[in-house]
Amino acid sequence: MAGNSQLTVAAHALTWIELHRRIGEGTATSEGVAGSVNTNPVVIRRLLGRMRDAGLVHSRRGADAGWVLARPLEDITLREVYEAIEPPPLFAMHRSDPNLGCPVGSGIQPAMRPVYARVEEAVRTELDRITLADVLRDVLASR
Amino acid sequence: MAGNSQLTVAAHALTWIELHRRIGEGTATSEGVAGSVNTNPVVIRRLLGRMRDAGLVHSRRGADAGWVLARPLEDITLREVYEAIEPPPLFAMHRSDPNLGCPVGSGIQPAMRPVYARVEEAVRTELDRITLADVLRDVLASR
DNA sequence: CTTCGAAGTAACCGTAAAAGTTACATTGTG
DNA sequence: CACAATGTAACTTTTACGGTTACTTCGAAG
Repeated sequence: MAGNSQLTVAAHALTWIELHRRIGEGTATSEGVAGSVNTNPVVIRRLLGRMRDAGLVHSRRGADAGWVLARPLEDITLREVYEAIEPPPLFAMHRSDPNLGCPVGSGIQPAMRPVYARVEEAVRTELDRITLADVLRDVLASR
Repeated sequence: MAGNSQLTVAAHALTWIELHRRIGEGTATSEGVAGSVNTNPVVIRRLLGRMRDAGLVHSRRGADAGWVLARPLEDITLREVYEAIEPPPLFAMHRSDPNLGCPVGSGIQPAMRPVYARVEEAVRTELDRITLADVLRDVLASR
């Protein structure tokens, strides 16, 4: 796949859970979310499982099982969602080690690593500006 | 692969070409670059071909064939290299379309698209701060 | 204490993108 | 013409993600 769709799906799932609750349809299930995302419920459970580990949602089992947000929408930023996903680095080093006998081969990774760290931080800073409440507002505004 | 190693390899190739020229070893070939990157020369030719299309390097054929930078190192930023590569988007939408009959399914992409556009711009802005001269300096400093 | 609906999870399959490889045509200077 | 290296098509390999199946676990309700 080109790029990573997980942040999109995570934002979709979380806003769906909240909207579902607001319109009084009861606890959201992975099957319900999957029906809106158009994917398999297991994919949703895997993704929400990581959100739960990060403290963004709670899951309930047994009767009336399903998912609820752990905090209000306006208190969750896309940065937190992004970090909950534990995404792979945006930029990778060489697939197989470069020629370390060459000055460039041995020096390029130490030179690029801090650059990539700053870029990743810039991404997180940008994502930190948007809350799930912003997302839900824009979702509803697009109709 | 996790993340995209092309920017790493591109920066590696360009700094190698310049260092090779500076130490008077003649025109850089894709085979020479590949030996430092530890990959196949065709991979390097494909990548440098896109750099050439973007005006960052010149390629010569015939006798004394090879690659040279089109501009001084300090006039080429990592942003230009990144854009020359034409990388896939950092964040993707759903692999298959969400359920458009659902308010969230129909609204999530319009809501996320501008967020991703801002994030991509933040990445480019950060990459614009670093020139290939900075990279070469740090490469040599790491020894 | 059984039932039942949904979470949790392991294991596997399918697919797509990138990297690697081979092979060969093209170029352009000596 | 010889040559060395680029240009490029076509194919294979690798890898990661998403999708799928199947099964276990949970826990409130009846």
